[in-house]
Amino acid sequence: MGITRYSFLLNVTYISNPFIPQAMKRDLLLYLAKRGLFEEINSTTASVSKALKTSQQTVSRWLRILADQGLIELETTNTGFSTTLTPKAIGSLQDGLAELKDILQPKTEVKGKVVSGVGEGRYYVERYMDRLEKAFGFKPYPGTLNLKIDMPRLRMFCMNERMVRVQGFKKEGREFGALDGMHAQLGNVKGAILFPKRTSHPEDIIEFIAPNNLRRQLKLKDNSEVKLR
Amino acid sequence: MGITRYSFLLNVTYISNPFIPQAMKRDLLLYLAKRGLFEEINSTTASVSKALKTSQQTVSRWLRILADQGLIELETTNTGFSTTLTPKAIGSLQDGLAELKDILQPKTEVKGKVVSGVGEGRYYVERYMDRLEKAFGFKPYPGTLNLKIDMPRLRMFCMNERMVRVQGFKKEGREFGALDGMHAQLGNVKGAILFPKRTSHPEDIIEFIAPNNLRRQLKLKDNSEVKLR
DNA sequence: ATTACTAGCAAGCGAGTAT
DNA sequence: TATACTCGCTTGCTAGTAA
Repeated sequence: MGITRYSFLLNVTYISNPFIPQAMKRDLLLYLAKRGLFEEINSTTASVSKALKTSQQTVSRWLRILADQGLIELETTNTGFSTTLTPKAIGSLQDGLAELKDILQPKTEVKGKVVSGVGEGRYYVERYMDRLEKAFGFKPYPGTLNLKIDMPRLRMFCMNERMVRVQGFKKEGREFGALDGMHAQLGNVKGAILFPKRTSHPEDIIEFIAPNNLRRQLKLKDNSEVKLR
Repeated sequence: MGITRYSFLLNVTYISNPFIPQAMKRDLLLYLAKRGLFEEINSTTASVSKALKTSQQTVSRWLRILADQGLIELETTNTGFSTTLTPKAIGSLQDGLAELKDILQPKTEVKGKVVSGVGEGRYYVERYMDRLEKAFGFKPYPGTLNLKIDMPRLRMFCMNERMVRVQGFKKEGREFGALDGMHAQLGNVKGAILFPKRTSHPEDIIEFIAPNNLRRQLKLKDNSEVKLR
């Protein structure tokens, strides 16, 4: 699942399921992992129970369960306990990480369709021009390409890219609000997506800016399909 | 924690705790997230219960609990249910991801101390020379720098780097075993760590190879402290 | 001090079934 | 068919306390 393991170092042979069986014990495992993935952890059931907001007895029981499941090596003395995570536990955490990564950071390609704007794109790009150039590193063609986008996928896309903020300003006696955008590539053309604060568009339409006139350069018409990266 | 959120897109205002409260429900949340982070999920409690190996009634109860906690929007009909994750749920998953990343992929710097080898490094580097050059992209100085390493941190380091395998071979009437290694930098010198299959070293000593004689180049003596990256 | 057993109690599960 | 309520039973918790 994208995570390489070095079995000769970790001595991992087989890892059963992505998350550890009974779920509350998982919190204890995470707590221990935080204290030291490969190191010996010395503590007491009382202090752990405080951290995990449960009872001393429960921590004691959980520790023994984790040990029974082969997730930790456990030694208890009359001054506390001492434990280390086993390769199985580390593998289990890695699987959990891989699973979450898989869910949260997938495919960064978004399909869109060219639509007609109401023509105000040009006006705004001209007003924001200097600031856009500074923010995105290119002088945008004065006009925007309006794209109808599959919103769920755009959200995914956004989660993996850095947002760029363009501060608002006053000019010609009126206020221009802040706007957020992010670098993106339409086909092979590097440009940026803009998310104006207030917009007259329906929610699933975004504006794309680029150094050149994209409709001409890429021979785009309304309903042309494009891919954002 | 390293994950940027775009509140204007996700409408996240405050996210309470990294993992969702009662832990078994977490499995359901993950299941739903896999089916679609931002999309509407249509299913039935019976089919989900099969996937999660629990009862139909339990899935029904869990769904209502997740909805009560504001983690999902839930609508039930007499043909099944329909749900979407809320920003709070996505934030919760992101926190979980960040937490695991934090635990499993931290600091990739390892301190080590120069120690004396038994002198066999030169012999082996000379025998493996061509293969090492092919594997790592540089012609190693015929000799190894032996480093005493903090093993837990080395394991961490290994988890984030790609392992390179050098196949074994026969030469001069004897067998030379396969060995694993990985690219690493000692100070500013690019080289590689070697993990021979069988070694006469204690477990916390590794061998470092580089294009030049490091002891001379970096004026290293026994007990000199070095940093691996 | 500790860990951890016992026992009584609370929470959670799921078969039956209402809606 | 669905969802979801009831209720008997199991699982798991924690106070008391032994070791």
